[in-house]
Amino acid sequence: MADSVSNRKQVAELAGVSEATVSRVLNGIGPMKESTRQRVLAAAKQLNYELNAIASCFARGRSGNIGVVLPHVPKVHLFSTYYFSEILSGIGEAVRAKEYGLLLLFRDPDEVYDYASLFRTQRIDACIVLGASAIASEREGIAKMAGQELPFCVMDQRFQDMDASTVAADHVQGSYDAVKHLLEQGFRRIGFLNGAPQYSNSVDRMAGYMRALREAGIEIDESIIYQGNYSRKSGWMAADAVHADLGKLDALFVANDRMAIGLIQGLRDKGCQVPDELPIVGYDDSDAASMTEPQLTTVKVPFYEMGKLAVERLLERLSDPDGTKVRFNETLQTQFIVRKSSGMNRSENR
Amino acid sequence: MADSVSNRKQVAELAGVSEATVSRVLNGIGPMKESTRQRVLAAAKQLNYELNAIASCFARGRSGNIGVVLPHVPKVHLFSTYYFSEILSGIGEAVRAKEYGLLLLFRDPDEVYDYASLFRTQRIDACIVLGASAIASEREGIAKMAGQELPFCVMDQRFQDMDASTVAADHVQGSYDAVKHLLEQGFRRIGFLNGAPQYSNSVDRMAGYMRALREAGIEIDESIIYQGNYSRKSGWMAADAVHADLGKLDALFVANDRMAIGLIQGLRDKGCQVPDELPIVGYDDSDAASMTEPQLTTVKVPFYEMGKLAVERLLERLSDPDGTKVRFNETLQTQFIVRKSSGMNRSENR
DNA sequence: CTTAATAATGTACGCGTGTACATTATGGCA
DNA sequence: TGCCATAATGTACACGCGTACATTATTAAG
Repeated sequence: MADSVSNRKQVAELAGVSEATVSRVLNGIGPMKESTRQRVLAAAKQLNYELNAIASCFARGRSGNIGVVLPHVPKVHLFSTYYFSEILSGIGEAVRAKEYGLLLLFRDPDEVYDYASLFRTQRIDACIVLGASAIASEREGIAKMAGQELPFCVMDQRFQDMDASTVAADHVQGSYDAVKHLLEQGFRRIGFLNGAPQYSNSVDRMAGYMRALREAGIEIDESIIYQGNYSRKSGWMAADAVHADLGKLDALFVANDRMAIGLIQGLRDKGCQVPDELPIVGYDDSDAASMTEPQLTTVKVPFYEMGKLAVERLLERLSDPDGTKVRFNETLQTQFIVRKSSGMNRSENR
Repeated sequence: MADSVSNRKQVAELAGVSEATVSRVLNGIGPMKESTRQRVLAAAKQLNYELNAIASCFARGRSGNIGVVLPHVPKVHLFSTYYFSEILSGIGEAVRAKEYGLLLLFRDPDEVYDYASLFRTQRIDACIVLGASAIASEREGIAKMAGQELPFCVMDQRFQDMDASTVAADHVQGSYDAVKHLLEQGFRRIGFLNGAPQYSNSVDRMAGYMRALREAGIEIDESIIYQGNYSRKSGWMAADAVHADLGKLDALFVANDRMAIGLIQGLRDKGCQVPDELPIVGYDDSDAASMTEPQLTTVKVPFYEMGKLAVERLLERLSDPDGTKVRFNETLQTQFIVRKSSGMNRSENR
């Protein structure tokens, strides 16, 4: 009995009121007699009635869902699962607090994703794009969405000549801090293993790296700037070049922890110890950063908070009649964390 | 123009047919003239029309979403992010292939979660419960759902006296393999650091551990069975007890990689090296297993496949009229992976 | 050329809710 | 008591689609 699905009509009959009154009670709209309210609630409870979410959304013309669009390449993890799960946790928390749904969607980065369709078909009310890069297909999909004044937000990626809302971390400063730390220990020939340049945050890291060196009056030496793709394997492969250059390297800044871990493993395979022979600073402060030996000195990125903030900003704009048109660009600060890999104790180890 | 939202009526007018014909063309239902089909599709394209997903679901009486319910404890990661992201990837892949939506939901493990409400309000058509344990509140919520013949599936957790569909891995066998490997190297006094007993997969690991020892004619020594909670910290804390027991331990089996990593760090802090002084086998084959030094010998669990399978089984039953009532219980096999932590080369290191 | 079967399309309505607008009840004040 | 503002509730319909059923067009068989 209580399991069967009941509808508004039955509740209205049982409570002896009209359907509209039931609706008002359930949505807390307009003035109403407390006694009526109680009668309706009692009837609803007795019939085990709850609003039909679909019908409700349909009538309202909103889906009640926030879409989170992830890059999906089968069997390949473009992003560290840490990045992914932390941002998602933040998004999840905010979405839950606002009583929205969280719809997970996957896109093929090599195709122009039809974001607008998600809105046209009313599957989502707003969306957050994760893991976007500047490659043409990605850019085009997002540009289309931007051209239609749709409420969306790109996470940790900037596009030139495109007016899109973003939430990001200050990777220029984060990288500056990391390199500064190495400089302060007296290292001058500091190399850099960066990630793929199609991510604006790679570009930002480079900017921070360069700024720190310039400020110290050190000329950039392009021969000690290496490139990976943020994967552990790419870090492991970079070990060849880095190992060959040990003679001209005092220390190395690596653009994320995964690459740093791969690199450290690669160097170890060649008999080279970190930080004794090469101090290293990573980036992200992922779980793994404190699981490795040596534990990584790294830059903590507030992924959780970024996810949360994106949702909050988007929902603010949804409730505001013409807020959709107002773009936002939030930048959160990173935090430098000293552990073992950067070789504070290098001299004594020698 | 093309951006504005159009509806079926407009398409019907432009194509010179009835709304029903438009609907049939778009859903590919019933026989129809090819010329009509083309006219309708052309009109839809011209008007930039797409089915309104909400209205469509509403009319059909189905949400088109699969719910994935995760335990949510703020700022605490109950599960390794590896577990979480792998299963989710598998679920995401399957859901996408079947053109369903993936709705992420969070529950408080200490409260009785109202799964039935998700169905009653039509938010989801089926659901997958991740990270459930046998604590009373969890059990009660799931039991209620089971009592209503709702299409759901519990991941990697068995409940006694409850008729629920499940997808799981064979952790008895996985643990048996792990311990067997240690036995084959001649170790006899093999300890076990297990996770929390409210997870049936902890119980299963224990069963596999015991079976392997019994088969080898070794008596169970309860004093070398330790307990953590699958977190790295709990592994780190267990190092105290393990270190004190080194005299009566030949090797140690740890119920997951995270605890193994924490334990290894804890032992290292006390000056004890793995595997030289204590060979260890982990469990999960998480990313971190091959990031640590030494790399972990471990048991690979097909998380991705488990997620995928759960969705496929559920959707099969959704399309079958009375398939909802048919329970399924799938068990996937694990794979043993030898790396360095189990000390194949122990003797030569000594 | 009929006739009947089947293809192709149209008509009409229901799905459960939100809400604009209409109506009735209530209370305060002169 | 009469009047009016406001509270409280009811009426009626739209939302966009799926689909059962009715109707008309087409084809094949006799």
